Amino acid sequence: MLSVESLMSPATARQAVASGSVLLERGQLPEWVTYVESGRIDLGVLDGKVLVHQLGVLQGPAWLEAGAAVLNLPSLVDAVAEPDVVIRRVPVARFRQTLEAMPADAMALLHDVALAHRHQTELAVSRLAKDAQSRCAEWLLAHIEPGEKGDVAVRLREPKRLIAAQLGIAPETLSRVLRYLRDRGLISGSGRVLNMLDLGGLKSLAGA
Amino acid sequence: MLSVESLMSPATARQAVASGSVLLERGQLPEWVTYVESGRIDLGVLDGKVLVHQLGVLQGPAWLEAGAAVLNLPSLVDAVAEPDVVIRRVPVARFRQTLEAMPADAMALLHDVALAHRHQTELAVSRLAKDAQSRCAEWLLAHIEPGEKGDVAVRLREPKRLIAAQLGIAPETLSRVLRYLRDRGLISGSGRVLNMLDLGGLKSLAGA
DNA sequence: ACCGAAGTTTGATTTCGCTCAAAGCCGGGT
DNA sequence: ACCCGGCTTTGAGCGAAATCAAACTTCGGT
Repeated sequence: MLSVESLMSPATARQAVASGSVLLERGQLPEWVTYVESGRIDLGVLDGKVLVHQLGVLQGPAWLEAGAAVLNLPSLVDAVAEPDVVIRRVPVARFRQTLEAMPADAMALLHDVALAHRHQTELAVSRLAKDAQSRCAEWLLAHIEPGEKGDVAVRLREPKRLIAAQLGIAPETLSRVLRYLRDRGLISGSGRVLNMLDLGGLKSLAGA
Repeated sequence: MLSVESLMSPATARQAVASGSVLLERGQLPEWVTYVESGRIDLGVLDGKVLVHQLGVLQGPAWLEAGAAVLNLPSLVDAVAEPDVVIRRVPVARFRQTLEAMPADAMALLHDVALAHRHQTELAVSRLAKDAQSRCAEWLLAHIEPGEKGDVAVRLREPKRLIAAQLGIAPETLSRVLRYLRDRGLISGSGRVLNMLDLGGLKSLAGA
């Protein structure tokens, strides 16, 4: 669902960007469209150099605000790089030309944008309909991995800070919810790997 | 930015739908893609027949959840018709065939979806960064019409209920905010037409 | 092993907007 | 004219989560 490789001349240089780099600014009509090859980008509202409101996290590989480029409108969000990000940039003119010329690319991008829209809707809906606990439980259930020896585990591959951002809650809230779940005996483990002790309980929490 | 006319055989029948009709259900993989020719559709989470959480309002003409159709995934929201809605339906198979066959349509739809995404992002951002008052002030400023005799007015073309839904707040909250603005002398008029008395004041409120 | 920076936990407090409930208002239909 | 249903206003109270602040842990680097 990413492809769109032909949008870049094969030679388009990869560039590593420093952690904290601002890749996109609100209200700014960009001259480049950014493709995030790997790494994570924080999306939100920047005040000075600090993210005062976090809207979400973009996980590469993915286009950064391709929708704005398609519409030729300024971005609505600021974008800040996490550590270890590699990007490629395409001039907007070429980007749009290519879309016109290559229907397959347009379709691929249509998928991308639709998917981004879907993710956002997913967050908005669950935010309206469920409280933080339900959503955390839901997230845990969605991230279960084939445990080693029959144990049902979730491995945290990102800082909790970012997980909280994905869930649309403050890091403190995530911390509290996890403690709550631990206190009830629904999960265990205090490190990067959590054990799911009571799937039924989690499911009923998530469902509410 | 709507077009996509060729997606429907010219003969595709228009149909009026009754107020309150459920046009789309969460989790359901639809067989038809719905084009809303005119009227408004409430999007949100339905419990039985009542909207318990409102996500937004779709104003025709527009495609209803075209993104889900493109991705061939179930809708994430329920959709309920307001009074006086006229729709047309296209079988998903034809919808997707046409997109593949007609690049121009794919581009048009890309615009539509990008724009829908943008609207949602706009709401999410302003919701994160501003309180209800700021957003109402902002909304008023964005809906100023050329007043009759020099007076700066906003004409409410929808029930306040729907305006509140657009702003992502409860109707009661909108009511309170308007009273607050009236009390401060920023606006006047208690009917369907509001007069903006202090644009500067509104702007500074909106900016905060 | 030590140091510092970042990440995390915990507690105390605040707040914004929602919910629930009741009353008023307006408009359309008979 | 009247009545009824939907919309709107207003009030009271509540609650989920954010914010602020401070202690604690973890980890990478020197």
